Amino acid sequence: MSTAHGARARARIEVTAAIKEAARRQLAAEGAAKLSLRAVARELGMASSALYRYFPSRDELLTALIIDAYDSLGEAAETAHAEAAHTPPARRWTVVCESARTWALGHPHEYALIYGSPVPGYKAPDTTVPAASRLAFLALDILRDAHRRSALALPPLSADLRPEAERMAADLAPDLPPEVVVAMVAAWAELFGLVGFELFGQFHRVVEDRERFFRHAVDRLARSVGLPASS
Amino acid sequence: MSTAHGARARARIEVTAAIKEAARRQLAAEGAAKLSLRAVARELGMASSALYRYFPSRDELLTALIIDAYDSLGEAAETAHAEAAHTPPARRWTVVCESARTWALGHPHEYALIYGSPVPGYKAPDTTVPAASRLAFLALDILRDAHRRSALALPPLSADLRPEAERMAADLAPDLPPEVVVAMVAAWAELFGLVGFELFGQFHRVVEDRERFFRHAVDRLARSVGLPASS
DNA sequence: ATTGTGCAAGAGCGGTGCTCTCCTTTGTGT
DNA sequence: ACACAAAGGAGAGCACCGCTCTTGCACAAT
Repeated sequence: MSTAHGARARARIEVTAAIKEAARRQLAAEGAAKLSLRAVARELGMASSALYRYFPSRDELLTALIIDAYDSLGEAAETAHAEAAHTPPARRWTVVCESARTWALGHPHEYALIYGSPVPGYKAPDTTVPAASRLAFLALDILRDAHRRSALALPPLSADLRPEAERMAADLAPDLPPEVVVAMVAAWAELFGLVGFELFGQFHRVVEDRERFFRHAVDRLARSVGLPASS
Repeated sequence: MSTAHGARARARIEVTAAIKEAARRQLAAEGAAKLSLRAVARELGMASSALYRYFPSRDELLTALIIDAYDSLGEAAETAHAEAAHTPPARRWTVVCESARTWALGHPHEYALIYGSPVPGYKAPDTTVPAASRLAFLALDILRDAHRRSALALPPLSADLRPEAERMAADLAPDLPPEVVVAMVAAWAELFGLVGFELFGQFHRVVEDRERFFRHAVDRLARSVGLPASS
């Protein structure tokens, strides 16, 4: 079907890829707010109106870039994790957190796109959910593994959080105790608080040796999800 | 001298305030990206070019709004803290964290302005630093008080972080042990990770009972800075 | 060979930040 | 009291933006 249409369909795929590529280049250079369809078209030597044959709106193009960014981060983390396979869970936790930070520092605008303030008026479609979840599921995998080896040491949940915690666990990881799932979600958000603060300049004149500070904070985070302190 | 100049100076102050007010209204309604000088001018019934007599650029206007936002958050937190004076530090910690979340939920666009992705090309001037620090210093006050009553229980710092930790302590709170300062800074960033995730939709279909979840996470955070668990 | 369709281009709409020029108002020094 | 300089407002205009609509061309299927 797609191959049957021949050259036409193939050209379409190629142009679509070229647009995304040019857009990603602009994104890295200037940031999402300055991503301009006209500039993309200019770079590709085509009329701005022609882009609308491929992406019905600027927001659709943004969505494509968002999914790519989540996937890029997810892949970086999964690769780092795979390279640390056969190390203890605490070590792998650190590796994954640090790979997230490294990716963010290397792709600041793409990071801002997915974990920064949402573009006003832009509503991320559910298409982005699977890509966005990769990192969280990776973290859950690590905790699952750690839990299999020896139960994670976590304080019991307060009674009023129990229902919500059980709901979350049922959704995300039915095989794990609710307190582990809750701790993981909190740590996940906190991790990106650390990364975001560093990237967005909130540590200006406060934290200088950010690498070491991050390492330390990730260690705290590991303890807060019940993993033993590393190193 | 400013009063000596009389009506002129007073008018300038009033118009400046009116511009900021209109801009803040637009900010709340549409977000920073859609803040338009022309729209502000329209609302005030003046020519867009006239605004440049008061703010040399859109970015300068943004800076003013940023400082206001930091101050608004700082004041909300300080008020909440003052109302909880004479309660134990752990309780006050919770109160301050919750006031930050409440403020953020009530002022989402202003929150995005100060803790979300920075506007590309926009460099926050050092003028914003004092306002931005209010909350951190409030948290330090609480920890200082707790520390005076009985030393906070924190694991020792790893050797390689010591120099940086001591530098941070010397800058921020020379009277507190370095590990307390480091823990506070990390918790500060993590707190806004939690708030940002909730506000920016990252908890969509993950956390439903966000109030209770946040309370729990703040409790974890309190423990991570050496405060006793509350409730 | 003709017909139908996918695609690019151009013009144009209403919007943006910002600048420059012109003109009125206002405050001050003589 | 009056002249003059400074401040502030208005308007036109520049280069840009996202997006739409119409036109014309080149290719594909029949």
